[in-house]
Amino acid sequence: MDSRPVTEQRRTLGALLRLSYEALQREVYGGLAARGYPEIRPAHSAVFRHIGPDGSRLTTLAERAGMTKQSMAYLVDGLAAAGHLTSTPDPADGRARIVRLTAKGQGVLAALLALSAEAEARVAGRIGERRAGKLRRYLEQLAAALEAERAAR
Amino acid sequence: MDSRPVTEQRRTLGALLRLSYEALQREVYGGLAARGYPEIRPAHSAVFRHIGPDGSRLTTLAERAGMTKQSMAYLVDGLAAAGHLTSTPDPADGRARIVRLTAKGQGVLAALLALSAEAEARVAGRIGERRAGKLRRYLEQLAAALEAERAAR
DNA sequence: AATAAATTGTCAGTCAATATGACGAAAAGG
DNA sequence: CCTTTTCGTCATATTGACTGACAATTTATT
Repeated sequence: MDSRPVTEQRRTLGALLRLSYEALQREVYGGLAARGYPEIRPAHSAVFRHIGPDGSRLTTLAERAGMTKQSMAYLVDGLAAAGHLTSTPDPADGRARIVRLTAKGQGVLAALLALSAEAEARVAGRIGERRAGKLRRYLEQLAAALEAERAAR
Repeated sequence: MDSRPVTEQRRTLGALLRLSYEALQREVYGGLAARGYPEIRPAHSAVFRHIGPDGSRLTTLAERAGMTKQSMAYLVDGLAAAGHLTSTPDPADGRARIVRLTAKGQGVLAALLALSAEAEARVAGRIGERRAGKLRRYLEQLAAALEAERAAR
């Protein structure tokens, strides 16, 4: 009935990146749910990716994640309520609090890294070890170039 | 002060895909704004990517985009209000309406495709023509494998 | 030391982009 | 005809982001 869309022939690079990204994401967060962490959502990775081993300030987390402190506070609140983080006053600065992973939170971080590695291995299974390795390398180079551009500005 | 995050050493493939995707997205939608379409947001691409040359039904669009018809209606309403789409009753089906691109909307679609091509060319400029070509090819193969898996299920 | 400026986190409110559930109107299948 | 399905809409909720304003506190400047 409905004619096919005009954009059928050749997908944009952006569309391909999005497709792959979303597939990996589904695998990782599905796996996390299967391992007993159904409450962890993709947005939470902004916290896990940026928190330091001895804890970090909210402001630091927000800066690293490239978002406002209010948005980061929203994510931290959720994770703290679920027992993945604690937020304690900084003894050296009366304004600040230090956000730390609990043992549970460290479990999530470990699972997150393991599942990401598994997902990457499945990519290798799909297109071949060699190509998957190159895919990663090219993306790393692209990321480095993008970061260099940003730094130069 | 704040120690570096644990995840510094090696980025996950997902993180690399996200980084690249978001960079391309910024380029494309920034370019769209610069060309006089600041109201077009990334979510709208779900409409432009899936609409047929002779128009499509809301339900068809939602199906193709993999979202609910309510969500698609939200996007279509916004684009229609901005003059990029029209929604006319289907003469052959009293329940349905047919969503069509206006001339303005076709301009957006053309700009979207052109800007995506430009963004891909800039990727080639960053990591080299040859690598960019391979990057695309591997992503296409990955996408094909993912779609085959989905179809097999 | 006193004051001015900057930083930290929170409160309040908004918006974008998804989702569910319920439903009337219309079409399709018997 | 009647029943079932499909199409789009209404109402409502959730998630994840944003801006602006602010009190408490620390840091910098006179």
